[in-house]
Amino acid sequence: MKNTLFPLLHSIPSPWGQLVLAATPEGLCGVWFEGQKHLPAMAHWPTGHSAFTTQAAIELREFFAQQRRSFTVPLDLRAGTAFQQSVWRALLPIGYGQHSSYGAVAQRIGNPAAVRAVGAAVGRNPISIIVPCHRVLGASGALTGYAGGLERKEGLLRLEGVL
Amino acid sequence: MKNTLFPLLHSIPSPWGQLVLAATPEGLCGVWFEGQKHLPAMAHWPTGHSAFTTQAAIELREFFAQQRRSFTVPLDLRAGTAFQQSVWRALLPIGYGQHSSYGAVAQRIGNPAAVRAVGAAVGRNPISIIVPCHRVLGASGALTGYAGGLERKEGLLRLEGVL
DNA sequence: CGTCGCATGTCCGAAAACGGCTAGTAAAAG
DNA sequence: CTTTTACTAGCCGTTTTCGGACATGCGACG
Repeated sequence: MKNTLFPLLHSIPSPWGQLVLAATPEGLCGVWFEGQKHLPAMAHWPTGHSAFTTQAAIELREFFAQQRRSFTVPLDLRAGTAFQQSVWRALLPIGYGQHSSYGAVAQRIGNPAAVRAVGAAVGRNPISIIVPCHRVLGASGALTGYAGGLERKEGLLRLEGVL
Repeated sequence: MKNTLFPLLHSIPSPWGQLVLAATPEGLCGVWFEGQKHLPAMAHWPTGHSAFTTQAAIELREFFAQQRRSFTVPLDLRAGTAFQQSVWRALLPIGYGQHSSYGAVAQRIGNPAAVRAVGAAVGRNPISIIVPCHRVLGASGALTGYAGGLERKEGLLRLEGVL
């Protein structure tokens, strides 16, 4: 445990506005779009670099340049309830250019009735892009929602060639 | 579970049962009696030493041996609301062998009507003994309550020669 | 086809309950 | 008469509780 009780913050550009990266000593714990919904209260969090924010910054830059299709930076998903964590982990296997549905995710976590709860949990995903919540669509294929705004969701899917 | 890292835990003996010490990188953040009220959920907190837990352990040992009357270990009171912090800080000036009342503390923090709220805040003091919440009595001098149990409050006051 | 009802976990706001109190009054001791 | 004790009504921040609202999808109806 280092000099921080709070995660470290670091900001980088993206094709859709600034991204804020956050890391604990365990791994990357946050990637948020500027002004998105459900931002945590980061007012007093320190800013700085760490191996994890640096690695994430590099991988994201490559991703935006279409020179990377998967991420290897270690993640720290300890924030969130057990249910939320199970949902977030269930998103990781959805590969680049693929897409899934809220119902399918609910099935995968063994709680097929909790479709709506899955929607709520996906919406609270703390690690945008790297935990690919943008690859989850409605059962009909509609872009139902995105904490960062539907334009960004559409942009990400277009980048991956889904649309 | 929040986006914060956890304090370090370390346990030491006292004349009234084990004490659990907790420290952040900023300072000592907790001293709790085993089994007292309002214990935080420490289940997943790591155990270990730090400069602050070590210093606190030494100073407390001396205190119990009547060879110390004030503490110098740095404190981290960031837990708690603004109101609670103001109350806890208002307890620090109450010296060894002295005592005060809930009403007096309310006066001192500039909120003379918030007597009962002060009582609640004092009861939530996270740093027993070092933040001397045991030196606060009712206006009539009665030992109104103590999160660690009235026996311990009485013991501490007796140790200091108040009773 | 539209609409409706329902299942599920979490967050958020509002409202109520709960204290580590006190000062004031009223009844009971001495 | 004083001196206790008992009870009451306000006081105020925090905690608890409760009711909706959600990044959905399926089946039952008209």
